[in-house]
Amino acid sequence: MAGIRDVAEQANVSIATVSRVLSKPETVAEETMKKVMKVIELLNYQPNAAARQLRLSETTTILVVVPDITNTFFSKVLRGIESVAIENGYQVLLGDSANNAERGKGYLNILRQKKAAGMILLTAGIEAKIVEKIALEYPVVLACEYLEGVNVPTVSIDNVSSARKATEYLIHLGHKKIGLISGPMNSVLGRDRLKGFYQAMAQYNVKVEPELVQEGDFSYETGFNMMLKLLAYSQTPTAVFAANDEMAFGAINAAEQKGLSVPRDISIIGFDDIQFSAIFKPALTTVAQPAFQIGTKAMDLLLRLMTKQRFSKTKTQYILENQIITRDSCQKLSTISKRQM
Amino acid sequence: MAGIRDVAEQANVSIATVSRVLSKPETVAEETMKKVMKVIELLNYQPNAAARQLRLSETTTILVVVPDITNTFFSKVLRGIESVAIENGYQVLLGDSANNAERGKGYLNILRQKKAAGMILLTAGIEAKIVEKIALEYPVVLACEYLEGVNVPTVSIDNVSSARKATEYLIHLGHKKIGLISGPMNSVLGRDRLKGFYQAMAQYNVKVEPELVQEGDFSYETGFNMMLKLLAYSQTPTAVFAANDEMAFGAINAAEQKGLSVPRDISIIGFDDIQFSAIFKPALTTVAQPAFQIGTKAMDLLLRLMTKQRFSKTKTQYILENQIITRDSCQKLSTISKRQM
DNA sequence: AACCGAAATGTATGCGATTACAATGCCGTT
DNA sequence: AACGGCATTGTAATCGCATACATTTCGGTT
Repeated sequence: MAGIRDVAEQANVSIATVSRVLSKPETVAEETMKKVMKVIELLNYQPNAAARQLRLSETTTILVVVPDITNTFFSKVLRGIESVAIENGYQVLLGDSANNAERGKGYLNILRQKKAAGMILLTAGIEAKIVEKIALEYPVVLACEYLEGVNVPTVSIDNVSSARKATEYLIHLGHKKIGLISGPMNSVLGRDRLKGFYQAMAQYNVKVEPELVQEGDFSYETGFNMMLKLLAYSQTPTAVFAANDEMAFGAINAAEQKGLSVPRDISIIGFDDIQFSAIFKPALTTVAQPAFQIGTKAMDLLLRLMTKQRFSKTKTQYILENQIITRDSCQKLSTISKRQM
Repeated sequence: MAGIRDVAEQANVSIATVSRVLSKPETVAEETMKKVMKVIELLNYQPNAAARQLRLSETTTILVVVPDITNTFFSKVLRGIESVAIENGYQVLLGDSANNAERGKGYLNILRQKKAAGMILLTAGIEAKIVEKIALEYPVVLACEYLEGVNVPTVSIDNVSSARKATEYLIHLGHKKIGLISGPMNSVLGRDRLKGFYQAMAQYNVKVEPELVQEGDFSYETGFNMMLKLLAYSQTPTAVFAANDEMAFGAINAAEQKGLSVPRDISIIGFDDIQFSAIFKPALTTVAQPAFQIGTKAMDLLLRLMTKQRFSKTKTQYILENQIITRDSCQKLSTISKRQM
């Protein structure tokens, strides 16, 4: 309620002095300083953000667009983002695109309205072209999803090589009949992990059975259903790579419902290492994404971008390392299972 | 980049007319309207939020302070909030207090700076007195946690009666040796659920063994450890009420590690019904909180508050209904177990 | 004593929008 | 032809703050 004018009056100085006390303390006399500070505290004065922003044409808010805040992977990234944002005096405006592209686009106006100084996209629901255009005008960084051919600063893991690693792991365990429950093909994430799967299979000369590759949408339900599908084929797999953990849970529960034991009868590996993966039984072997670090790194990048005048000129791609977390859902191909081949 | 002035020039009208096209279309001639609209689209013009806010002294941003965005319960509430916020043209500024009271207080300045028009608190990390004071000046609603004696609009479930229901459920199944893994005693949530537990036990004349009541902190780890503690006593419980689902998972895993089978040897009931409760094995019997609705209701309340001039004058408490979701982690006290008594 | 320069403070402008009020133009009516 | 009134548009003030520039003050130098 109290404005700078009130403070000025009560302290018997001009508003300029009050302003200086807050932003350039070294230019005001010590005595005046004290006097003004006292009044500021007394009135609980906080400079009006809108006025300040209008005058300086800069805001300390950034926008983060998330596909699904309910997913712990994203919320961890978000936490990473927020943690360095706060440290640097920024607030984060949340945009849950709810996997809805239209709604995602709407958030772009936030930038145009100057309600946010920059944006971090955790979603790829927005078309590459649009993102690229926006990135020319405003500081934008992509996290989690790498958009091919888009010249926008990105921090992510290498989904292709990670998926390759996961598949290799299964191959090294002796599996030959390996199934894949992929992510949706309209997402880069889904396609990249598929690609990695094929690469590994090709590299080790393991034949890919087309029926053993099923497309899911990253949800528990599709994991469950696709696993049922896989098990319906005559040549059932001895191992399955699920493109994220939630689908892996679905797959495991489906297998057990069909009377199979994981990992004795069938090995299953996931992707993400969400919080629940260690709690689940069997504890899920999975590829761990460094979610929190993705967040902090992304925010670091954005901060750097925001202090420059030209954005996305420098091609910056940060690829974070990830690793396989070995737990209980995979094991060497047993002789018994081998018989089934 | 483009301002109202640019639009005005290109369209050959005054800035007042441009402004009117956007806010009072009925007062401008149809022809002018079209002309201006064309330029607006051409330039991709969006009114500067700061300028608008300064002039009108109203913003379409609200602040939500969450104790832990990583917890799916809170993120669901948040989603509920965001969903009705967006519908009404509001954006949500996220504050993750990370269970840190100091950081929580910092968010109050956001209100003073007029960066947000109102606030929803999902956390109770801030002292009741401070909350009450803030609520006098700004629209504030409390969600999830009911602060006793605080005259601030609140939407929540009745934690006491819900905990009573959960305990009753165990009693009706024939259990007599019932353990409790409570939430932290410095939170209302924790205390209320404890209270409900005692009420039910008293009502049915079941004796509460003091060693069978252990305090956790809502984390998986404490659930696990406290369960180990419970099982270390000579009189082990045949049923345990864990004050939230994560602790219930810990409790189940601890019990199984000790060679017990859930629910055959011991029944366990949780609280919250988070996403994984249905996926976990055994599927968790739990008290479901209508998280999404808590969010939508809270935002509804806040919207109403924001359009009024006096806040928290009317004592509004919304208590949402919750219900026990019966799944596989509880069963009737078997004769075998009874022998142990 | 006169003057200079540095330090401290004040005055006044503008950021980009909204809107009260003024001005303009056009119409029909007398 | 003059005028009143309505519809439309323009002019200018304003929101709260930051800051360039002007002004004042004061100590030191000659």
